[in-house]
Amino acid sequence: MSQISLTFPDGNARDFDAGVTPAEVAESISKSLSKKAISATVNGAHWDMQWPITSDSSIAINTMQDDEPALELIRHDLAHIMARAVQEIWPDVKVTIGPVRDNGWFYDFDRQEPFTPEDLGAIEKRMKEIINARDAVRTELWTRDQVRQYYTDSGEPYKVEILDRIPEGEDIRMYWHGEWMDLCRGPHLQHTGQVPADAFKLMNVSAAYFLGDNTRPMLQRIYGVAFKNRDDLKKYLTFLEEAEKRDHRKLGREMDLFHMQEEAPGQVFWHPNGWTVYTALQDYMRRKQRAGGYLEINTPQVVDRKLWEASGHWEKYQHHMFVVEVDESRDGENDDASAKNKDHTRINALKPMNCPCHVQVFNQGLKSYRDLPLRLAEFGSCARFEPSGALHGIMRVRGFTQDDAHIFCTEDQIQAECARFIDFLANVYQELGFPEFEIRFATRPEKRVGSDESWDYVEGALENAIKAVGREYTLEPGDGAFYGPKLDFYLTDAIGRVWQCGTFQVDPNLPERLGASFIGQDGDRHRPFMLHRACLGSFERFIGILIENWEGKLPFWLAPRQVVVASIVSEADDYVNEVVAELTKAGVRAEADTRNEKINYKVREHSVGKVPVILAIGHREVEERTVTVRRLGEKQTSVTSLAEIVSSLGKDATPPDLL
RNA sequence: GCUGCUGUAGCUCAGAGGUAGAGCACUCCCUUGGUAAGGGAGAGGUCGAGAGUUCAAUUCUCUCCAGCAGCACCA
Repeated sequence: MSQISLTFPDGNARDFDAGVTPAEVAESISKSLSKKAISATVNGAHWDMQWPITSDSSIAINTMQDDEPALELIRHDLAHIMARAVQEIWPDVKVTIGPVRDNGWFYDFDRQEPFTPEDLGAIEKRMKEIINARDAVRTELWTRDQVRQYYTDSGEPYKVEILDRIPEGEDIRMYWHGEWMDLCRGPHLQHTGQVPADAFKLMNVSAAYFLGDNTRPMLQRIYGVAFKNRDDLKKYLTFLEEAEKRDHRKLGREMDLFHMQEEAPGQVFWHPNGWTVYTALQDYMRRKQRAGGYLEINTPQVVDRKLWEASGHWEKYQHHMFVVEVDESRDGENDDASAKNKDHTRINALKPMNCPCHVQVFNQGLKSYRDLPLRLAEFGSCARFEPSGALHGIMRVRGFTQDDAHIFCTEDQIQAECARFIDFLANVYQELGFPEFEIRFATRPEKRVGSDESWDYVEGALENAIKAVGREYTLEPGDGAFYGPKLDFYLTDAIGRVWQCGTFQVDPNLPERLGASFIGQDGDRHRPFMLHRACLGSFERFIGILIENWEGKLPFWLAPRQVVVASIVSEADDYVNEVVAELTKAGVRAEADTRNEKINYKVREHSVGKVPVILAIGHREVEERTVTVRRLGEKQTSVTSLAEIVSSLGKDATPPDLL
């Protein structure tokens, strides 16, 4: 038998018989290592302890100390153990796939009856039994026919289909423990007992299409989470609770920011508090954009279908538009608005986006190259008929307002405009409390228009722009639009969740379709490029993110109710009103609370309402013309003179761009 | 849109085939109290909408609407 040389992480090499398995290698090193080992890394590939190594290789034996392989294996093995448990309890359930995901795994089953929470408990119990049985995990390469026979005999049509999707020439491997087999490329642990029995939890069951395809049957997906130990699991469950506490729908109600109701699904009724946040944010963005060289415009809501046909949106997206049919022959007096005189009906759509309207503004008058780059911004209210199942609080809605802008420019201005936008966005995110964000660069897709040379140029311009402002990006090859590449901006919130908000997209297509042009230096007409860009995305969604990020405790300048001045005794009422008046004069949103309630009660109520500052006024303060300051989240209070607090809160109330 | 679940007072939720209950919030009264709920009284509901079964439906059945979780979708 031929010999191969295996090189260990410490640089030492040893010879073994070809076909040696990591299990044998580990055994040759020490008994304890072979017991602890969970997998190997062979030439950088994650390698099962049972797989033979046939050529000279580098090798590292992994144990539970190695986070990445450990978590991968724990979760993947749990997927198998769960599927086995399910089939042991309900033998007629059909299995499909069960990949590792985020903090755990899921497995999709086909079963007539829905799984109940009690079922999950039973499955979990059976899983623990399987783990405690310490069943050896075995694997073998099978032929395609063997596997097909096996799954045909056992009545597993989904598995047969999955088998058929494995490309010709690839190894087909079966894994099993106990009586239970699964088609799987591995690797897996050495035995089921290597899975920590107290560090996983079945979370919920929901529906998912087979292979993610909405024309295929709906399956039941059971989600589980798993970690290396019980503490990590606990930490994760605490994180979930934390996220739940921040839910903007809950906080929106508690802080009286907005509500939604049946008659207007997916649309927001902003209350005074919420609208204060909204307008503060919008005023801020308006100033930033003005300073950033944008010209603000406003365009119509109800636009004839003709424009959407011209832009190409009607063809592709009409089912996602709110269509408004109007009988224009109505006399305007005793008409029935729903009556349709087909000969005089005009079909409009509520605008789902602003771009075509912006091109209309650009198209007015003759544009010169001297006008470029022309940056047209709009807080554009859009309506999209989102599928009912997509709606989510104010995060995903049917009526929303984008902080939209379109930059009309020449090809050689793209890079500078892109760099300029990244800086703009970075500054805004910073000021709004999101110092960290990630850029994802989506490049040319398979199906596209335009020459390779122009794609080369435009992609190069974006890449250079990112470099010019000293930032990194991750590449998403093939994810661009059919007409141009784009950048998506993902910010990270206070508990580490990432949200896509900003976008920057290069579009030579729409100017073409809608006939935009400018007169160049050469006196000829040229096509401008159009750069779509948004920083917040939509105000609705961004405010949702702000609420969740700050757990409702918005920065002072954004807080809807900034200060409550609370009386302790009613003799203080006049002075309370005076303090409120002074604060109001200084630009602070202050209100008086002179209700006949104890100070404890008022403090509690306004704390729950996330008011950042409570000023308490009793006899002492009236006498000394001071206030007692209590900041949200602090138990400590401090006494300050009226003049001082007015000036310091006045400063706090100033938006970051005006400091 | 799909699968499952849910819909009872402003909010959070209990309840039962014979037309409803709690806590908080609200209104009024007492209380002027020094930093996260002072006491008392009162008012408040076509039980998501429609249809069916029944002597009787908010309760059971069906349809619709909306919400929640996930999937699919997100120009």
